[in-house]
Amino acid sequence: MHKAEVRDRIIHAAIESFSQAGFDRTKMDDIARRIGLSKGTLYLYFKSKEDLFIAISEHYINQLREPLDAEAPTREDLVADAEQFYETFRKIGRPGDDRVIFEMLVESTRNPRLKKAMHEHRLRVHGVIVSYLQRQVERGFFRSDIDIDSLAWAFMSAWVGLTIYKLCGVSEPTVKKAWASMMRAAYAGMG
Amino acid sequence: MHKAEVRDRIIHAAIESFSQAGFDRTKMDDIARRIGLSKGTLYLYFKSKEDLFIAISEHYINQLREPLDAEAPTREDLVADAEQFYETFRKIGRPGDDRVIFEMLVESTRNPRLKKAMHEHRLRVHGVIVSYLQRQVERGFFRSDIDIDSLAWAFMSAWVGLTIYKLCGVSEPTVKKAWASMMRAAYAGMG
Amino acid sequence: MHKAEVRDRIIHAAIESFSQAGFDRTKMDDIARRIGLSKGTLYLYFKSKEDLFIAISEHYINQLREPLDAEAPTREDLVADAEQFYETFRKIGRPGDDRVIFEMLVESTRNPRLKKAMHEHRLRVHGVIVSYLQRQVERGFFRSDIDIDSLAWAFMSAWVGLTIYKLCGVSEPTVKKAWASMMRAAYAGMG
Amino acid sequence: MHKAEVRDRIIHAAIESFSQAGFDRTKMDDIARRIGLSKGTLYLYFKSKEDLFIAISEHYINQLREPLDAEAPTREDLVADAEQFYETFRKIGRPGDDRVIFEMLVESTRNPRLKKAMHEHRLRVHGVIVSYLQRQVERGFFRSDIDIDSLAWAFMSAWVGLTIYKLCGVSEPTVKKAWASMMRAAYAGMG
DNA sequence: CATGAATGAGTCTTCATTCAT
DNA sequence: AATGAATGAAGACTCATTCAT
Repeated sequence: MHKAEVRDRIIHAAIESFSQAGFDRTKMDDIARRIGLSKGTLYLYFKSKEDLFIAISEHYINQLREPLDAEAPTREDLVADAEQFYETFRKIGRPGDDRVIFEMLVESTRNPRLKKAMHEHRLRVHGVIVSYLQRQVERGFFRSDIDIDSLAWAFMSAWVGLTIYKLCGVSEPTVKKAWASMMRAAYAGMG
Repeated sequence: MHKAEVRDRIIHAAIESFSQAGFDRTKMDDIARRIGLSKGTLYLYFKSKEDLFIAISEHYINQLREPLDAEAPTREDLVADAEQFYETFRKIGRPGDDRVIFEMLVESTRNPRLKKAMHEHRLRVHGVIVSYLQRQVERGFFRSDIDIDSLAWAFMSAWVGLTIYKLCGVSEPTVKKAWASMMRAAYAGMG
Repeated sequence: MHKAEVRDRIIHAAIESFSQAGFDRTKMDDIARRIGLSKGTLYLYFKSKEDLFIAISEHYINQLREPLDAEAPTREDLVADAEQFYETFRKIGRPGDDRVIFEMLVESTRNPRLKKAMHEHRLRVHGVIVSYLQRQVERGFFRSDIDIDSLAWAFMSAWVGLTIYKLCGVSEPTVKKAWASMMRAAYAGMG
Repeated sequence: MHKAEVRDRIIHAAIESFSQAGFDRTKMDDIARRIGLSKGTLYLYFKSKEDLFIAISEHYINQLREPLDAEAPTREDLVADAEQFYETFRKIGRPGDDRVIFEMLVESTRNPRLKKAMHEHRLRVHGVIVSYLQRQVERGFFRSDIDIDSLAWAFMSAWVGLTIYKLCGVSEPTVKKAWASMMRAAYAGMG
């Protein structure tokens, strides 16, 4: 079990490094020193820098979060929920997570292995949102002629975009309000 | 004039390289070879690799595109316009542009000079969208109680998110339909 | 006794490794894994990788093989014996031995300790061959004006050369026939 | 042409290094410093350490030396020639050459590309010796029932063996006399 | 005795940058 | 203006060796 613990510490140090410097500018030495280990030790746990990064990515990708399960009792609550959505999401991840996920996004545009994994993850998330919207249609909260599939992609995109904006320095409240307004408008238009 | 032309060719070669490989993995040599110049020559035009990248970024940042100027005659046309928006945008940029802009986004999270420039650009785009929405409110096409500022951010985010999804392999039609659905819903909700 | 047995198993695993990969590319880890021991354990038996190699070398060097003791009854038998020589030698060593001995040869050109040991071994073998040839001269099988000393070196060289050729992919029958032809010609010339 | 000259200097520095330390223990840095260049420069001329080594090997392999062309007027001269053979050979190569060729031999037992090249070279040398012996048979200097093919291999082996013995510290005169005695005996036996 | 986790010096290789021509 | 040879700092990765358990 000790080994698993060290592995874990490496992963967290790596997340920090990758978050701060990005994949290419992160040095194995830097990761090692963050936890008082030597460079060589990292290679006992991960075959290469890329492997370490992929391990982290898979760690995230496998955490499928489903914050959309609860049913809002009324249509108004539904809107309120959607607005809360951002807050909910934000609280789940450790600080810094967004940044690594961004790195994963960047890397995935070049690394086929990562690209595939992230695409599958995206499809799973999409599925969750689709079935959520489906339920609301069935409950009569949304019109039945909406394009659920496309809207799910749109919501996901907006989420990704806002996350990136935040990384680029757009303030948290701005981002949160943007999400809420969008949700309010869209839900109104869908109802 | 000759000098400006060479500079231009370098910039375009660099855009291609940065698009394909990202900033860190782009080699000066690669850029040079694309236009049959020697590595050394690049340094006559740009002080460093970073400088070249910043020059490209500024080149993009200064291209403020305002495709929202035309006034739709009816509310229905407005919605149709918004749906066309994606198509419009897509046609403006050369293929590959998205990718460099993504690189710029990545870099801007670390490079203060770039961060500032991109933030200013973002504010300008935001301003354009805000005044566009404003006009629609004034024309009575949108309700006057909407949070124009936040919605502008939301639209921009959705745009950025979709662009990134496209880079990650989400198909063009999917992305386009997502944008259209979102716009239709939001405009309906705002009306 | 148990200790001697483990030591022996290490030596044999090492011989295999050195044979396959050569001294420099053999990893202590590889040797250890071949016999299900841990790397650390090797160091309880041998101070260093070099020490282990030297131990192996000495193991071989001390095996002075004297297949030249039997007296051929006639001159014709002598020639036949010489032709069989190759076969005889070949059977004595385990397969793979040639390869380690080649490694020893290589190393001995750099490692003084090994160089000395191998030189002494060489002199001993030379001595055996010299006295063998001497006996044949005394029996009147070879002319008395031959340069026994030099011929002994020549035979040894030819042997070494053929062994190396075999390692380099020259076929066993080719090598064997080469030895036989050489011996037949030389013995004829010496008779 | 300047480039070819630098390339040549690198090759010679490399030959020295490989001769002294062997492939694995030769450091690119060491090669570079021998000729006052930087490590990086080597990589402008050779893709990798292995490539540099292969280049050297091919350089040697392509030098097919044919010192057997001259016809001896008498049978006695033939023997004398053969005895001189060693001397002749020795003079052709630069000092140190034997050592690299030995390294090539070692490497060729593992590197398929090198193995093939050296085998082809070996076959060419073999061909030269075979036709030399053939000529002597035709001239009536050697008996026609000798196994020319096998004898050619035997001579080559003896040569290789002596070369290696020399590298291992056997003295030059010893080696030379060994060759002469062997040749005298074999030629006598073949005549 | 045995282990195997940890080490860190050592090496190859890359590539942005410089500069003499 | 252009070249391209040369540089050397930087960084990933390896592996013999050590040592606490």
